[in-house]
Amino acid sequence: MSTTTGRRDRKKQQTRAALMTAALRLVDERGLEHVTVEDISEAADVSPRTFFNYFAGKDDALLGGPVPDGPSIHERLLAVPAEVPLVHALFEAITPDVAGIQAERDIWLLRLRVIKNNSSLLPALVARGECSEEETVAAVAARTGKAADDMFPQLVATTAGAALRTAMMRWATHDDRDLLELVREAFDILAAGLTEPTEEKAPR
Amino acid sequence: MSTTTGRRDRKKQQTRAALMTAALRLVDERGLEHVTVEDISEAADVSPRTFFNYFAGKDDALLGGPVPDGPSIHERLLAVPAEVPLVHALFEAITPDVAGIQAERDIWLLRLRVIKNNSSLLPALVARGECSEEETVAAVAARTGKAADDMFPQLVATTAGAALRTAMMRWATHDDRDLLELVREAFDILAAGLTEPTEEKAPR
DNA sequence: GTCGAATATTGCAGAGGCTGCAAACTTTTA
DNA sequence: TAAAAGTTTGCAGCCTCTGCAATATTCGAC
Repeated sequence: MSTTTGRRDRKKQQTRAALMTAALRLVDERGLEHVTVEDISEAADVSPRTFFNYFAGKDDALLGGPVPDGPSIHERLLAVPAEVPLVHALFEAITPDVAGIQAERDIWLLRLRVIKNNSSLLPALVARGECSEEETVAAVAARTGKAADDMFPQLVATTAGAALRTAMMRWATHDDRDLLELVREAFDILAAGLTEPTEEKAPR
Repeated sequence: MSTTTGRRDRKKQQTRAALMTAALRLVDERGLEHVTVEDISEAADVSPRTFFNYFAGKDDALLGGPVPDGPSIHERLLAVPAEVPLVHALFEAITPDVAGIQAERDIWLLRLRVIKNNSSLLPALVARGECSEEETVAAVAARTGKAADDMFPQLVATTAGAALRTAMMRWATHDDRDLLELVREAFDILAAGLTEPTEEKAPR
């Protein structure tokens, strides 16, 4: 249908989604500590053992497992013209990820609420971002001509991740502004050296 | 001796330290997966059950448990004159923490190496910083007159945490420059809007 | 359709993490 | 020195997670 998928793969995706949403729903209702893997797998109508064929653990299921793929951050960042300032380029490079989140708006709002209410999950969210982060380090290093073990690329990558995460949490807790706008604002603040956003109505 | 401590408390501190160093040493040697709580408690000569009287788990023991206290970030940040730019003020405010790390240089180098080699621990390090982070949010909000649920204080706090962590990791992996210098450089980069540190030989 | 081949699901056993409880022990204090 | 306060320990028990082998399902080629 959508891509080259046999019935088999479709069922797998279905099971994966069932487990993930069941996990989110149950944890949202009862809290992380009061939901067992058995509860989740029962709700998804598979055996507990099968749960672990899909996810490494509760955390993993709540985060949705491996990041959906596509062109890597690396490629995307290097695709932005070299004249564009670094922070701006980074913003452009993560725009597709933001779009991906917006495309699954409801799940992400739920997921972020769950994370917010079960703070032991926040590290998990960080960990998820981290896989991209290492890549970002390399990309920034390549773009700026710095060594990969220089502190600069490291700092840029972790900071960008922090900004994205902050915008996401703010988005989820208020849900009054567009996520992309929030991310843009966060990156603008970064570019301004962490000064307060005064009159930001500059022409875009 | 040092402060108001009876023999009892001294013994507790001793046991805690023994567990922590045993955990670090064993995990450094064998890797996180190949060290059990039983191994650690045996090395520290206490029962496994006692281990859990001190630490919530292996991660916790490796990180050293609760952060050593003192004047909170909040107080320290507000103690910096209001004229000082925010990022600079933040740097000043965390200086004592950096000093605390340098005072336990060997343990921290070992700890950070362990974290680096067992990446599932990095989230734990983030979590550790997070307890201070919420406080930092409030302090930044107070200092800038922003609401506490504004994105700006959030972003500043998480970014500062990211910068500190990045400097620490860089320090641990190379150990060729003073930690405080690295932290200063990181904050300078933040203040410069994530631009490359060119001629940084400005008068200090 | 039918028969393997590939793949998914499941149960089971077992190691390990972690908690509550109560007994035993040690230090402190009166 | 006896009671109070605090610490250590063992034990039972639940939960997480993994490896393995048996079972069931789906796919592809006849």
